[in-house]
Amino acid sequence: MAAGPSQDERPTLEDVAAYAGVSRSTASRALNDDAYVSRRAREVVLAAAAALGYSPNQAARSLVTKRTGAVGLVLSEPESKVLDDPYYPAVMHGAFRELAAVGMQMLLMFVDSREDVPRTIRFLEGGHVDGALVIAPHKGDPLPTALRLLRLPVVFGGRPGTISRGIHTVDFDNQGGARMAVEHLLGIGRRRIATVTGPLDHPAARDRLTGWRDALIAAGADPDDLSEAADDFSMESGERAMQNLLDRAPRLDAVFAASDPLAAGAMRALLNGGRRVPQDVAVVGFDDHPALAPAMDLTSIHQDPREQVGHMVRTLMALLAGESVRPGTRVLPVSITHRGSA
Amino acid sequence: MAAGPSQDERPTLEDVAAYAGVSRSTASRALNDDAYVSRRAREVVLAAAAALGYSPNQAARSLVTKRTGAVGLVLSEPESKVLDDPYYPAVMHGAFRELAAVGMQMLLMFVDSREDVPRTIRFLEGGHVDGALVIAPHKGDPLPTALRLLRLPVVFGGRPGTISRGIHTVDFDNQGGARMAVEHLLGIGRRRIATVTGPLDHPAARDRLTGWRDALIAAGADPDDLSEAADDFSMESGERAMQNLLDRAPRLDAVFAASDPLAAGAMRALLNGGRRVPQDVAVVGFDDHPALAPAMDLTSIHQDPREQVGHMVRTLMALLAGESVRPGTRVLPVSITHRGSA
DNA sequence: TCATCGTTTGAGAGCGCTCCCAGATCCGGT
DNA sequence: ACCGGATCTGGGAGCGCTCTCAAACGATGA
Repeated sequence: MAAGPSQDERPTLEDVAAYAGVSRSTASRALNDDAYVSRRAREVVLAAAAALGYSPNQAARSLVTKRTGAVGLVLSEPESKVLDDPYYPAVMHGAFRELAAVGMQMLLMFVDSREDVPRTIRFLEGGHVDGALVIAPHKGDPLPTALRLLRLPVVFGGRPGTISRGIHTVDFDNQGGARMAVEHLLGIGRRRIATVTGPLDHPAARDRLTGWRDALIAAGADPDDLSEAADDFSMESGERAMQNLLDRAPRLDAVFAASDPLAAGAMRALLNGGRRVPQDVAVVGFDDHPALAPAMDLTSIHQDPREQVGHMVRTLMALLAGESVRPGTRVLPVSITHRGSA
Repeated sequence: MAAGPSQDERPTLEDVAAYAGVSRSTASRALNDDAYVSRRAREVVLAAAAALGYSPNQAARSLVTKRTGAVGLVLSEPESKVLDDPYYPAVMHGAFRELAAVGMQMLLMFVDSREDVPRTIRFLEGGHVDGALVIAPHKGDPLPTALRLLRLPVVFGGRPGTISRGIHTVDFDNQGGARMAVEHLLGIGRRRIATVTGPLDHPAARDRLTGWRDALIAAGADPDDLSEAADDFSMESGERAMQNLLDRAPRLDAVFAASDPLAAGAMRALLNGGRRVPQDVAVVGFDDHPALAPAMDLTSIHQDPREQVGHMVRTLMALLAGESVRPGTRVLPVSITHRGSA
């Protein structure tokens, strides 16, 4: 048989070099556009690569560069949340686009429960990825702590529930968003503004609660007895919480809910309790759920996951490039989207 | 310096072998539990690996086995659809779990527009993945055709818009679901049953339309003038389409919408047109959107993306194992979830 | 006791690539 | 005409692993 790649096998760098009439070294340099390659050599190699339909073997390259060209996106939330909350697809899509723009691939990993943690850690330390983007907002989550020991570049999206010092974080201004909601409700003349918070093992839920309270106190109002924590961010929990709130404070005239499904649940409870929205009780949600908020005509606090993930990727790339980035939390602004509910 | 790995470097198979006092070959065999390794050797190697915290270098392994241990999940839809439709997170999550169960990683790729196709193809043929799971439901999508030429094992989720012969597909019974919806509406006494279809370059939308028409004809009803195609699956399009329908056929008493956001839009148009749901007009949606359907109290056709993706992964694994699987479409059953709207 | 066969082991090649090094070539300055 | 430095090129080692091959090692049957 003649030399050269058989029709079934992919051409190697060696084949390209032979076709171009240069050495493997020169071919490699031309393809990776290193310095010190003559114009002519570069052209002939590129032409050869195109003619042969060459694409480099990533495994061989990784083996010597000790870089995989891939980043892990780790989502540590129970399945139900990941499936229901449109924040996650937005993050996945945004991360993919940002990573693709810098030529990196995205390995997606879900951590649904504590049982998944060891496997995830083992995988992450197995050298399959160069770094990781992590969303792990629950207080008890062992993942962030385990990650610290890994000397793998990691950037968190949203404050992790567990640790907070010495890590890189990109978060939204949850407190500011809650304040914004309350101030809007005050602005339309509401005075007895209740809140349905998310589960308080969730830093974001805590922050939203704090923002609500601060804004009320700043306005000289009394937050006592006007807050109720839901078990999770779901509609059912929102309905239950709102019912409790109505029992306790039947004269409330506005509700700030820490998520849009919670707001939807609250609206249902209000309707069942004979209140009209927004005439009797105004409602503001959080997250501006792209399907739910318009459908329910819900005023909601808007945040842009795309922007968050952009910062996360840039920070991670800086880390990978060996730049010394000072750890800390970057806080992103949020806005309010006005609709009919408030 | 002494021999052995420095504290900063990851131990190699060589290190494990030395620690265990066997050859690299034996260590490899023990770790991959090949045949012909003595009990003793296996134990001592495993202990050494544990002691050293060894994890194999995937790049080196790939280089020789010519397997990456990764599968690509390719989602070819415009960004807005991917972000809004909870089908996608369900697919991603399900695919991840199924793949993790067989020890494979998942590389996620979004194809938002035709411009992304060449890059995606180049990546897929670059040997980064062993196979691909592809969702590409649009008629004009060049991706499925390009994929054919790639001699890469591929399984489609939902009939691709472009090609259909000689490929592996796992689809839902869209026709059956539509029939189910219509039969339910007939069962509760409705006679003038309209439909808001999705964009008709979408095989699923066509199938749902066909199912609706067949069921009406089977019941002796006349589908003429009672169908209106929306531009996409969004709420706004649903509202517009419903308005047109109301203008044309003001006496309709039920609507089958090809998606839940379409149904939500239709409900809004109905309310604006002075119709009560379900008293005057009953509404059935499709997909059983986990946030939207309960919030809108919408009866909807339920499908289980998890089941679909399970079949897709199993088919792909069979392909990778070299089993000769006969190409064709596997059709999965759907069900109806009853709520207040019908 | 010796040939025989199945089991177990280590040596060594080689996957496709990058990168270090040394040699070749070309340029301007003296 | 000659030298020093920049520019360019090829040879070759080696990344960490798997897999083939042949040798070594029992145990077994004649």
